[in-house]
Amino acid sequence: MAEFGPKQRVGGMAAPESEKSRLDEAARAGWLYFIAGHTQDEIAKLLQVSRASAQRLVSLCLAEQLITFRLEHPIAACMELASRLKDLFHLAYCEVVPTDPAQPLTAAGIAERAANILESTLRGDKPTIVALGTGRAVRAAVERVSPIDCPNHQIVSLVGNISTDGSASFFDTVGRLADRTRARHYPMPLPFLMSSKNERDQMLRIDPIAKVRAVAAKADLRLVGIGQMDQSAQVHVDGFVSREELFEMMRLGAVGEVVGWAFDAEGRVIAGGINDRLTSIPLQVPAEALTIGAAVGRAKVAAIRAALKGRLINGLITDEATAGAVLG
Amino acid sequence: MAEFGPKQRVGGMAAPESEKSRLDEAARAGWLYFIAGHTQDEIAKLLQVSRASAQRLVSLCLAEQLITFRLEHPIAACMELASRLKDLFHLAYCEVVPTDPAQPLTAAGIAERAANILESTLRGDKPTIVALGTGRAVRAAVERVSPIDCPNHQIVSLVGNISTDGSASFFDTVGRLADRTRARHYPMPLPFLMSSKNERDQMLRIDPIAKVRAVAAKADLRLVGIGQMDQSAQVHVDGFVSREELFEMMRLGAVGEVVGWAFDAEGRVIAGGINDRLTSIPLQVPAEALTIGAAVGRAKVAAIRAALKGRLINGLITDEATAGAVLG
DNA sequence: CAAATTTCTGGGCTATTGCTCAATTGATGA
DNA sequence: TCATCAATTGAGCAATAGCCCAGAAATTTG
Repeated sequence: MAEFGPKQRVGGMAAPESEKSRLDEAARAGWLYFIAGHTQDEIAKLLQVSRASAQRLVSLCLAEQLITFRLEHPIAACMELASRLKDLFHLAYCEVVPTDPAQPLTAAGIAERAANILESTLRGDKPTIVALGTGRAVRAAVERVSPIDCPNHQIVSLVGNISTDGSASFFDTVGRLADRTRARHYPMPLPFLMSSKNERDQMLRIDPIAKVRAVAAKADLRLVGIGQMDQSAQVHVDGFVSREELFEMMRLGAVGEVVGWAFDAEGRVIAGGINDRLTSIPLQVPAEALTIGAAVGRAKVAAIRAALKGRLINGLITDEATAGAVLG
Repeated sequence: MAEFGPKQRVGGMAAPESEKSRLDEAARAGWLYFIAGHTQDEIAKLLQVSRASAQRLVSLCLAEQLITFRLEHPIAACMELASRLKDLFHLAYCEVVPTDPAQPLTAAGIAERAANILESTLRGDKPTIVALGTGRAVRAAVERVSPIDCPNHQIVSLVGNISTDGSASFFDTVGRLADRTRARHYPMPLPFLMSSKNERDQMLRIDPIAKVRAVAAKADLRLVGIGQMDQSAQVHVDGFVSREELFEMMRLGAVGEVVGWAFDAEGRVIAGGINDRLTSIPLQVPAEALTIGAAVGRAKVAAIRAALKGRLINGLITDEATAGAVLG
């Protein structure tokens, strides 16, 4: 677009000036609209232009960032973090709740949110399959779901809930949720880990198990916890994984786990180690059904970041402090 | 409204909590609306409430000042000042233009605005009587009115425009404006001051003069300058008022003048002095027809403030620096 | 524990806003 | 000077927001 000097100069002189007075008017209009609270009609009369032009000026004021909004509330930071996480990791869902300064590790806030999602999903008319994973937050969420009658939905476990000692009760989140909702439910009557890959593979071929797995694979909503793989890993603390097994996974690069599947810092599910003997439903990579991870705490930051990177989850519920750490 | 302790306590426990979560939601809604740019419908879905409730939350966010608007533009300060002046002095009209840092005393900005008002008034269909006073700003405004054909309107002078030496041209703003608009016009063929009260009163009884005065008294819009009454008073500089007369008025408390009528710091028109010999159209106190004063400059602050206090004008055009000084 | 009162919710209506399109205006170049 | 082009304008319409009212839920009172 080569142009003559004079032309450019004229443009250069004229445009900024008209531009400037236009921005002045836009600022005026914006002030009258947002601060004085006038309607665009009134502004049009005050500025002696048509209403359409007044609307354009208000738009311009916004587009040129002449006016900015400032939200004086703790929630604002949470919304901001959620928005950034959503953009950065292409999440379908993201919620950041304020961190309780008194108990920074409490799952109460995120459990509340997760319970909210569960409830609204279960209240829907459309028959839905809800799959539940491991994690304190998931258990707490289930406890907070208020009893509703929704027999059209199905609830299925993503993870074997027979502990090494055979007790199932504490980890039977599926059962707890089904109690409250009277939905059809499919617990996973399997140990978390089998003793060998072969044994695992055999187990999974058993018909009732295969059926549960088929239901789980079709789940519309997966709600899972995200565990870190360090010495205080929940899977170890709860006795599902021995110290040696844990160390082995850490050697293989594991930083976190979702329903038992250990993954490295890039979010790649690790081949080998206990993953070979795990009975949990496989992860979709990248996640297709809405798969919401719920986790808080400094210790889980690396695990959360990896799970997001690897697209093991496409939804996240966390708190402000954790979200900030994941991003920062 | 004496109430039982327990009641209050219960209320005291419940209200703040629900209040808090309600404000949280309001903040969320406000964020989504103003910052993320969602519609209220979308917000309703996101927050799992009806659209009506979403609207309430957004309103609440505004009402509770959770969100504030900030206009990053020099105009913002002007709008703010204008708004405060308007409220404080019950003005029907107020405009504050940015101060040109290069020429803080230039009347260009306010003349532009005043010209704007004149033009839009004269462009109107309704037959209107426009009365013009003294002052640089008024003259400059007239010069900036673009030629339009509006024979339905009338233009009248508020002040005698025969100078002591008999020349009228420079101060004949009425004639200049009439040239550009072809409106009927009524100059005031009188000296600014007569030599005595008696002579003035006789003069005003002359039929053609009385007729002009009758038209002027019915003016729909009065555009006047505001002069300070100090040693550099325009009425003195222009030779209408002698040094002695000026000092006399200052002794009587004069701080300013509008179309020659000197008034004190409270905006009361002074009885006696040159006011007795003035041929100008009397001021309406308080102003009823739209009476717009146009003035800028540090020196005029006291005069402007007084004119506003005394309701000698109900409209004001000034610049940012002057407006700030008037308020401060 | 039931009745009364207050507060809150969502439907539906109206005002306001955002946007598209045709027409006009003003600028540019032959 | 006139034709051409881009920018801007205002009318009209569809989407959005604001608000009132009846009904529901929660809370308080007797």
